[in-house]
Amino acid sequence: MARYNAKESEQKWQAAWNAADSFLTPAVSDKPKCYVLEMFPYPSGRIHMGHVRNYTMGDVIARFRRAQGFNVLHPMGWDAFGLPAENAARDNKASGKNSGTNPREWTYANINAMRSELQALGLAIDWTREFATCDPSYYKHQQKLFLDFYKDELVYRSEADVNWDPVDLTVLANEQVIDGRGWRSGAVVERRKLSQWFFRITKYSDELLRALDGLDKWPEKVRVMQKNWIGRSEGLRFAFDLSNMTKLDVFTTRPDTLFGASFVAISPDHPLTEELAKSDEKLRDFVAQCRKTGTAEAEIETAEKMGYDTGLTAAHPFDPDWKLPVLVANFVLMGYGTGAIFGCPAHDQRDWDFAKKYHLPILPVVVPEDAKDFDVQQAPYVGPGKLANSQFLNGLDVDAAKAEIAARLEARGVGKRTVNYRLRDWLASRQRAWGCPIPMIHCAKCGVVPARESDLPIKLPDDLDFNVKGNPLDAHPTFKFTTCPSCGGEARRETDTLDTFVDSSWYFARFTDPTASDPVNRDAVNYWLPVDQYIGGIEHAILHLLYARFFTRGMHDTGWTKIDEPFAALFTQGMVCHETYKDTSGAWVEPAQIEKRGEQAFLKGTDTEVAVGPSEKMSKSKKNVVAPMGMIDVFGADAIRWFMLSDSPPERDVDWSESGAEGCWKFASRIHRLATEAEGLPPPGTKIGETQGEALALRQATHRAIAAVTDDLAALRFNRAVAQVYTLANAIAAASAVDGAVRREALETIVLLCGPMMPHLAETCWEALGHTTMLVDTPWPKPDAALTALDSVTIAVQINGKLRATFQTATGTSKEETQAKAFALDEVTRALDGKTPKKIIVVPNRIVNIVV
RNA sequence: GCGGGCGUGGCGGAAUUGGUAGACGCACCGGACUUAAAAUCCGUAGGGGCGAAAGCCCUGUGCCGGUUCGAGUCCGGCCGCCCGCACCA
Repeated sequence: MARYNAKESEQKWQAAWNAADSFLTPAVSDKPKCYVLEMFPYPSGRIHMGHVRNYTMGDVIARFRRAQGFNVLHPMGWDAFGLPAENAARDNKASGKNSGTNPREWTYANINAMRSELQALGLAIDWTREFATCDPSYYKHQQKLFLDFYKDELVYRSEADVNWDPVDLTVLANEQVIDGRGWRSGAVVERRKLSQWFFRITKYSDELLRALDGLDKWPEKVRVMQKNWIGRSEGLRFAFDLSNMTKLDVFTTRPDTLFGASFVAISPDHPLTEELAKSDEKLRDFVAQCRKTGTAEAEIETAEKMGYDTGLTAAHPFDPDWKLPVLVANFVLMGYGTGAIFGCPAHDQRDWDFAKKYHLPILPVVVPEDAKDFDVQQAPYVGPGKLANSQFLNGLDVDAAKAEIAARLEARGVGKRTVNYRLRDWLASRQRAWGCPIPMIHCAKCGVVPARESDLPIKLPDDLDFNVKGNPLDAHPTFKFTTCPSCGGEARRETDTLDTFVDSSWYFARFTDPTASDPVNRDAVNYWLPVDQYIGGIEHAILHLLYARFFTRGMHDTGWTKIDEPFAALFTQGMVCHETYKDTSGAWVEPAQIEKRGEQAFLKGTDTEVAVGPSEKMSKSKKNVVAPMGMIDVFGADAIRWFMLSDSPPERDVDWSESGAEGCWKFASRIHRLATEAEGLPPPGTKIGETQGEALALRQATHRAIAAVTDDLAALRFNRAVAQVYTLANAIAAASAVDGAVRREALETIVLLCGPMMPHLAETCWEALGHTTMLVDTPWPKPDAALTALDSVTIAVQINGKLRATFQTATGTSKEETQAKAFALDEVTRALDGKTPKKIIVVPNRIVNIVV
């Protein structure tokens, strides 16, 4: 019998699926829908193993749900704007080769290369819906949405302190600054005051937070991360009267400790600090010193608290004669609350540290129930307790005191209970050329004016010069010169482009009808959204996933959809890892150049030993990358898909191993042999009569496999589904004497169960089993309850909780009979050794435990 | 410091949610087929001990304790690892 020819089979079936267009291209219908989506890729040029894992998982779900009768949408596109294309264009020019290359050509060439690689995986994707975010036919609608958001005041322009990445030469959103460094470049960001475009994501702070509770099919971890990022805290805002006759707003979550205040501190970046610094050189030096401290974790941890006495005082709100010193303190952040606090050292660690250093009073005002060992001079006390030394608050507990003091300050009109959020508005403009142009116009007379909708798309010019300093779009000879839509006078186009995270904030909505003349077709978007299963990496826990949630709300409020949340279920898959190798000089070595002999690794074909390092995420810098296409060439797409699903639970990291992939290929071949070497099978559809013995056992194994695989795939437990298929394969092999319709049922079942995971192999086997319609048009099998039910069970007999014997009995055997059977066993008699049981526990169908 | 997760054979991992720990796979070993190898098929296997053998006994899910007839699973206390956030008032 011919051995399985993966290459031939893959080509054949990929063509057949594409030809059967109803299989891949769903329409809005009455059928229950299932929208399966994986995070779309950046077109870097080559797919990597991470893509293979991600898209295989999505494909399994899409194929499985389709077989179950759902109307399945499974599209693919390209997150195609971004810096690598600009860098490539510049590098090309600099090196003199292909001076004509521009980001557009580079990007579309990459897309073409990657598309064919993805297609080689046999993904059941509706390619008729494909688009790239750099297509003017896509970003035209993004510009329209931007204008709608602007009208609804979800977009605004403002001057603010922003994060400037000195390497990528652009501003960044807060979410894109990690440990004080740009998320792409790794450069330490600088603070600059610039006029920029913002999305008013903070309008939805509360909604975005609350709705997290409803996202019960999201990983807890992601929800917690978003919760922390939004950072809601309830407190009180109130004003101190300062000795210079001005007022100073502070925010606190502990107003109850106001009578323990011993100082007021303001941020080095506070406007008052700036004002005072104008006439105070020492303060200027102090501020400069504060700014030297980085924002990186380690630095913050070790940073000394520093303060500078402004000489001003603040009057205590409940005792005008009580004057608190006003200091500039490096630990007070301008970006949170009001940038000013009052310090209560007795009940706050930071304030305590600060007070100790500058010898400020430490006044206890909250006393715990159990007051022994209570000494705020030794350590601050932050727990619950009763108020003391606090006038009208004395004797109240913390919560009551908070309410009381807030009420009094509110009554006097100097305070207000407020909810403060850590979340800032999304800074979305970028000083880069390869992005979606912001459809705004600056007119000297009229100010900022939206572009006319009839002028959309505002297209990127093709002839950008990437060797200029700064933004090539700004340096373009004609792009920015236009007329004002309002007064008709000369005006200048906005030359900033949108953060590429805007592009990915609504692409899933566009997929529901990518040809719509509006941003979305309302019928389609309301039918298909939310995405029923979204799959991607955990690295987007905050960035993309939060922005997309915001954008969905914005589109809802501008009338485009009825949807609040874009992704009903989220799955974050683990990374693909590989061992790392270093040669004697310490340079990284690629796996392809390695030869393993036992535990040791050598340079291929030599006796030069190579040091084997820990398994880490595949990355170019460590050279531990294995190219998927090479592996598909050797083992076939199905074996690689199977490998990605086997063994490791999908949310955990997986170690790539060639021997593992080879094992998968062997299993694929085994299935092929089972299906093609079966002789004398009755034709498809032959009825099965009464069965017993081995035949019945095989039927039971078959139907139990159906039930188990169905459950496991529905729950995304791919590794368990794989194990169930192996178990069935072993059962079929063991029942070699069983033939006829029962064998056909078992073989057809294993092929159908493999369908979502190894689709080409499954089609080939399905055809070999005599079917004339494709497997992808075949409904998912249903388990027969009579066969999945256990007719007999193994009962464990324990004596004092230790296993002593087992026996078989019919399912549902009564307690009494089960007990009698247990005591009839020789092993039990021997183990009891004449002792009388004190107690006997019988759990029907499970165990008998005899206590002596 | 705060939050989330994890800890089971040589390895990846299962375990009906309190009921026979180690399913399934990888690697290893033994056997069959073969002139031979590959491929394939069959088989053993947590660790330790006794036995010629069938078998029997002890021990075992990071550590210590608890609840229970019974704990990988529940509770308390430790230890270790991974991830996220962090001077957030």
